[in-house]
Amino acid sequence: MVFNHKLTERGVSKLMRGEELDKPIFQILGFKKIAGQGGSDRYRLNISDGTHSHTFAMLATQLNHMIPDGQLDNFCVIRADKIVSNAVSEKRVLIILELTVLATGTEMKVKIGNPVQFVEGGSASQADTSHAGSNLNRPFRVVQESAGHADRPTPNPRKWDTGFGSDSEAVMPIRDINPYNSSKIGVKVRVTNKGQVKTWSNSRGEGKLFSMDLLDDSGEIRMTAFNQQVDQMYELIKVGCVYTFRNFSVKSANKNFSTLNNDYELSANQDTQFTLCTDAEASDIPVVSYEFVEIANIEVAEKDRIIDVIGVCKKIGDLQTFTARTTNKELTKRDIVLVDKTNREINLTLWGKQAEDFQDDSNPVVAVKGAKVSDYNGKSISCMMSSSMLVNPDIPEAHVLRGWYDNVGLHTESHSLSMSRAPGGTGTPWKLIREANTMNNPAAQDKGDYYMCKTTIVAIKRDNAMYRACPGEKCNKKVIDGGNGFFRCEKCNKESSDFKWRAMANVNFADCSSNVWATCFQETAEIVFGLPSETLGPISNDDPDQFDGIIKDAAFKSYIVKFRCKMETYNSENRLKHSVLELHPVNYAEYAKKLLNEIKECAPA
DNA sequence: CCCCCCCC
Repeated sequence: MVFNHKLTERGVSKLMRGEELDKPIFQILGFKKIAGQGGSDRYRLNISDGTHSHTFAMLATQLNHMIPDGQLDNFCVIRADKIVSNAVSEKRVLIILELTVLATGTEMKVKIGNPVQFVEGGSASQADTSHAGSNLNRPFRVVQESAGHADRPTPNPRKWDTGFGSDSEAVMPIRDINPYNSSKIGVKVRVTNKGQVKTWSNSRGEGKLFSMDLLDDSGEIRMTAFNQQVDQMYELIKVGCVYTFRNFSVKSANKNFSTLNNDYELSANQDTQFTLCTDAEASDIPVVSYEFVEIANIEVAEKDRIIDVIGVCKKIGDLQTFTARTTNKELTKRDIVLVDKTNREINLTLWGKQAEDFQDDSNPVVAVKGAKVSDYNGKSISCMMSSSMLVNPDIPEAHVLRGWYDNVGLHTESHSLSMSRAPGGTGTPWKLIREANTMNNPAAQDKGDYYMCKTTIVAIKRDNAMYRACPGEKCNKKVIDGGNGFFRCEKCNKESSDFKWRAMANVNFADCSSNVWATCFQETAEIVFGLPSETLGPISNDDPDQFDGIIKDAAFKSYIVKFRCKMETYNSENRLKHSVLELHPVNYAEYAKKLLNEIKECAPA
């Protein structure tokens, strides 16, 4: 169909300047319903004169019916028979009181000309920010599917929400983001995860950054902000809220490090704008997207795969702190055991603050997005910095699991993928000393064999059990007594009149199969002796009889011990060396339960 | 522009 209505030339700019026009003709490029007080909704129109478009026109309420009636639709051409124009707090508002439809949108089918958004004395972005906080800042939607335009070509049902045709209002689905199309179009997304602010320093410079995960119903993508943008954004961005982001950079994601399913990632820059959406505006953005892997299927998941898991937390392990051997960093972790309807359990390791904070022993449902599969001792999973965990999330899977566990799972034996026979499910296998202490124990040759054992102390070497150590914060090296009141640490290359007492006891442990000499360092030795090193040290030095008494008292006590057994070469001779990593008093109820389970496994069905 | 994601 050929168009035969001429739009009023420069009508938009004339009206914006306050000029009066007699029955101007415009094309409507979209409208938005604005919730008014007391149920009196208003419609805001995007009108075009073919050169400019603007969203300042309101439909008088008595004409509202024309929209649901279908008389006013997208691309229709109208004659505004009666209009009033007002300047309201520096913004011009046009109200259309009477109009005549000259051509329906169905007849028109297309936009006339190539109108650009009219901007009053400034850039589009200025116009944007000046609206902040008002309804005018809301994204616009082309009334498309709802207005009966089935005949109009809609190449993609996920078509960008180009609103009134104004680029400054447009958002696109995450799935469509790529480096070539994303300079102007924004995204409307929920922040599902926000990382800590991290600092870096390397040969290329230093700075700080944080990353967040963004989600809409088409996909997910990571955005990272650096330096100045960290200061501008970090506090304002709240996890769970929906924002529109505009003017960001798009680059390829490094697949080695990205855990989200997207080939690209976003960087905030100095032009980046973000606006918090209202609850109503946010309602079409999903809260979180999971692709849960059933626990039974983790058994065949390859190491290092990133997966989403949901399960009932059946057990909570103790909080553990240790120093990472490679980085010397002090780490805190907690293992918890998850179970799901497959009757399989798996150990999940939480780190840092998340480990400290997790104390819910009411068997909550735990959903983890982005956990990493480990193949240590069977299979286990571990949270990473980029993982997000929700406890008792309000999602259907969680409710289903809750019902299953309370009615079935609670009373059902489940099988662990993590070889968890240790109390607290730490994943370390139980062994007899004889099993571990053999010269052809392959694990001991390699990276060391770790095992749990209930043992009894049968002897402790009294000599060199206590030593004077370097007083340095991180240094525990034995100091050399200069005989002059000064003690020298060769590691720190320092002399000091000061030292600290530390324990390094050689202890003989026995179980039903064998016995073995193992070294107890500071913390475990203090448990063995039952006294702190600063008390033991002077006693060992000044009062041998009292120290002998302490040793006697320490013998013939039983503990649950975690050993490391490792092949070492000493004087070109191989020997198995045992160290004590943990030493716990025996919890007999727990231990009896473990034995009972072992008996059950041996018994014929 | 980061890229570390840990331990046993």
